[in-house]
Amino acid sequence: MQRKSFGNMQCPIARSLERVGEWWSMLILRDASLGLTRFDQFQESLGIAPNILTRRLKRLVETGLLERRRYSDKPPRYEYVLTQAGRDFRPLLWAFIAWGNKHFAPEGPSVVIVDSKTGVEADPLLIDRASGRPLTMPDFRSAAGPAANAQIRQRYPAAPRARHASTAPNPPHP
Amino acid sequence: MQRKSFGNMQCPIARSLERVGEWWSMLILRDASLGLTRFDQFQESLGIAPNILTRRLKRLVETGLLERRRYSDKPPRYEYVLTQAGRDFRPLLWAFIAWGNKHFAPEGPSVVIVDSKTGVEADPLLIDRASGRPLTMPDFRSAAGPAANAQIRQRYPAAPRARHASTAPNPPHP
DNA sequence: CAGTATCCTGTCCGATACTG
DNA sequence: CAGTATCGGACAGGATACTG
Repeated sequence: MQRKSFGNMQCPIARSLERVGEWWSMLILRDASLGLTRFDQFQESLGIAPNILTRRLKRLVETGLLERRRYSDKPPRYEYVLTQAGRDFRPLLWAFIAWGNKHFAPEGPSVVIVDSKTGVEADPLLIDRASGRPLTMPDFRSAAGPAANAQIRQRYPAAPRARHASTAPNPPHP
Repeated sequence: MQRKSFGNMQCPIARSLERVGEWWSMLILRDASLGLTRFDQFQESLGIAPNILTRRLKRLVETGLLERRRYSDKPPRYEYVLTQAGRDFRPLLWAFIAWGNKHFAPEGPSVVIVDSKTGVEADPLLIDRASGRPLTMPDFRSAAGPAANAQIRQRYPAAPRARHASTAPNPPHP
């Protein structure tokens, strides 16, 4: 479905899928997050055909998730490193791990997130940074944002007028 | 790539992709999270061809993310509602929204997560439930879990022996 | 080592027509 | 309303051979 704009391309989920929607893309990002940078490293880790790997890497570079960097001159050699956007994708990978472990790993988890120092297993949870509350329904919901077009607005009810929460720093006194 | 086991299918990310890897699947889950349940609702919201919608719904039911439920008898009618696994996918959708907003919405967010009561915009953040610390590198990392096979173990360094953290409740006294 | 070039298969998807 | 049936196009992905 890649090219032909997908449903409503203003949807941030659809836009994200535009970048990482192909099967291998997320697995390449996973490996890049593990520190792999070179063509043959990806190829061996993934067991992917070289032409396909070329295509996926090219796309990930185009969409700004990887950067192609020359690391040798004598024979020109390139490596692929995560951009900021690519690094920011890691929490999503971890959320996938948590979700997969919870529902599709009857034999127990084969990959876990751990504290680097203590080795204690972490339990990923999505919260609101400001209030620290877990992002669960019905406490939170999605809503049309400021840049929403008509189609989005129809799908998502608008956010209620934001009375700023008690956490708001220094509300201007009227 | 759907059927032919993808790379290493013990990887929880690959397993997750097995369920929601097709383009429409996540968008269907998005709509289901917004409360849509019926065939024509999905069709209108997504602008998807009916035969494709049939395929995706069938798959999502097979993989346990949606449940097909009869809601009328006289003409037999079915609706599609999220299972627990499907509901648990919502945080991932929200993480996608946050990621997409941050990197691919130069004109500002068209969809946001808000506090249902106050309308205050939330800022999704993945943390460790027990310690409350943000799941970021290098504080945390992924590691091979107890059920890991050789291939996984090779990709992910094993977790260090877990000296149980200070948060551990009532360590058994030796 | 880091790809490119070809050829091929599968299937995702769109469009359209039809049905109980 | 909730799909099924059929056709065709695009491309992802696999396999393999080849190159600087």
